This record gives sequence, structure tokens and C-alpha cells, in this order.
Amino acid sequence: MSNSCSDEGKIVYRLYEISKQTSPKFERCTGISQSRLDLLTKLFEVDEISQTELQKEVNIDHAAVTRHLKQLEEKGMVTRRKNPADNRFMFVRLTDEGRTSISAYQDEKQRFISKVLNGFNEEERSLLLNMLTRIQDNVSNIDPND
Amino acid sequence: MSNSCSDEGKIVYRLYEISKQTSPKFERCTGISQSRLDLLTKLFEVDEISQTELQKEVNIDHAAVTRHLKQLEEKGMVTRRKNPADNRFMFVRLTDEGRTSISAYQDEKQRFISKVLNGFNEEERSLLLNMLTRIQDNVSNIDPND
DNA sequence: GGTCAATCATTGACCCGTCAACTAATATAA
DNA sequence: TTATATTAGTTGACGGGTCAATGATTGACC
Repeated sequence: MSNSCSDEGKIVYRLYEISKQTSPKFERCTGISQSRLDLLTKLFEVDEISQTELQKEVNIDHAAVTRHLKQLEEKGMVTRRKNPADNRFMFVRLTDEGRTSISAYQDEKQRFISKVLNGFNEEERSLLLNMLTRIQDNVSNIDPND
Repeated sequence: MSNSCSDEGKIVYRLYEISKQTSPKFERCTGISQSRLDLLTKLFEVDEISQTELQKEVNIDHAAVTRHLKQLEEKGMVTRRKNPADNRFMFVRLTDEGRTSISAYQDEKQRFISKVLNGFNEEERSLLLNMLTRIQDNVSNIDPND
């Protein structure tokens, strides 16, 4: 139990370190941030989608989504239009240009991912994914008012 | 191999999700950010230390360390003084008040960590820690110019 | 039909991080 | 000893995130 306790802190700390070290490298390797590519990938999978619906698929809040999309619009990667049937909704879709440039990012991302998991065989990957999923469940069940 | 490839992306994405979901909850549960508590914990373990030496122990850059410490100084958690023997160095140390308030944070942190790893037995923890360490190694070996 | 509530998007204030430029102090070496 | 390099710390510009307040639009209900 004493070992288990001392490992506990290390695991959570390691997760924290990994994320802090991975984010900047991901961005340098692929040329885009994880969040933004995540956003674009969701857009890639659909034709047109409302911002809130998009937001629910992604780990960032409304405000950040709005700002990302405004910047992406300026860059000509996406277009936005109001839902004619309900003007509260903003529909977003990739431009053709945006759609083609994503695949380059995706390729870089795939190369990056392979490096991160270098040396892990199939069994280990599945084990790891399973554990991470359990951790994610635990985290989502944590209630700050406790 | 196809399974392995599809899992690859999920693992890295899960790591990304976990960190994004954990950080805000950690802060709400413990009342302090992971980075700041990390900084304070290092300070707790020593008597007096220079800022660069402190920075090397932590995953944040010089600028952020400076800003953290200035804020902590305003709150009365730390004191700073120049090294009389070399005025380039800024020595930092916890105040008595800072030293006592850390232990409360540490307790909350420990409770938080236990929740995150709920349901993991000792063997799993050690396996997981091992895998995460390998991933961290892989990440640190990634060269953006490649 | 008009008021009230709910929903989507936007904005502002703030926190935290990086990078790059800068200042100040010290070390080095011609 | 004086010019140059190095080192520690600070600051400004910026990117990106959250939360809370606001505005606009629509739905629901008396």
C-alpha cells in the first residue's frame, strides 16, 4: 500500500508533465495546435454543423470555439452563416481550401502519434487505452463540491 | 496492425482529454493550480533556492516562474532577496505562513489523486507508471526538425 | 399577443503559458 | 582594464483557455 500511495502521485504528475511537454511539440511538428486541429477534424467529418453542436464534441468552451472559428474564417478555412430557420444558430463548414489543407495536418499528426507510441506493441496499446479510459471516467466523476 | 493504428490516435487523444479535464477540476478541488502547487512544493522541500534553479525543477519557463513568484510574494507566501554574493541571482523562500498553508493544499491534492486512480490496484499502477514514463521518453526524443 | 424563460453566440476580464527583447550583473580574455 | 560574452531576471506581445455578463432570437404560456 505504501508503494501504491507513492506511485499515485507520480502517475498523476506524469500525466501532467506529458501533456505539458506534448502540446508545444505537437504544435511545432504539425504546424497547428491540438485544439484547433481537433476542431477542424470534427468539421471535416460533417458537412455543416452549428457551433454549439461542434463545441460539445470538443474539449473547449463556447468562448474559445467562437474565437477559433473567427480566426479560421479570416484565414479562409471555414465559412459561417446563420441558420435561416433559427437565427440563433451559426452554421459552420469547411471551405474547399480548408478541407484540402487539413489532410496535410492529419499526416503530420499521424507521424507525431507514431513517435509518441514508439515501442508499444498492440497488447500494450490496448491495455494503456483501457487504463486511460478508466482514469478519464474517474476524473469525470469527481465532484468539486465534496 | 490496423487495430494498433486506430488505437494510436485514441491514446494520444485520451491523454490530451484527460489533461484538459483534470486541470480545471484539480484547481477547483484543491483551490490552487497544478503548476503553482508544483512550484510551492519544490520550495517546501528546500530552504532557499534561486529562481533559475527552481525553474529547472518545474515544467514552466522563466517568465512564468517570475510572474508566479511575484504574485506569491504579494500574497505573503514567499519572500525574495538578491544573492548578496551575486546580484544576478534572486533567492526565494517560503514564509512561515506559506509553509503552513501548503500542507492544506497537499492534503486536498492527495484526496484528488486518490479519486483519479480509484479502482487501480498496485500492479496496475506500477504498469501504468511504467508506460507513461516510456511515453514521456518518446516525447522528449521527438525532434521538431524532422 | 405580450411577457417571461431558454438558448446560441459574442464579448470582456482574467489566468496562465510561450517567445523574444531587454536590463543588470558578472565572468572572461585580449 | 576594457571590450565582449554569459547569465539571471523582467517585461511586452501574443496565443489560448475559463467564467460571467450581455445581446439577440426564439419558445412557451397566461
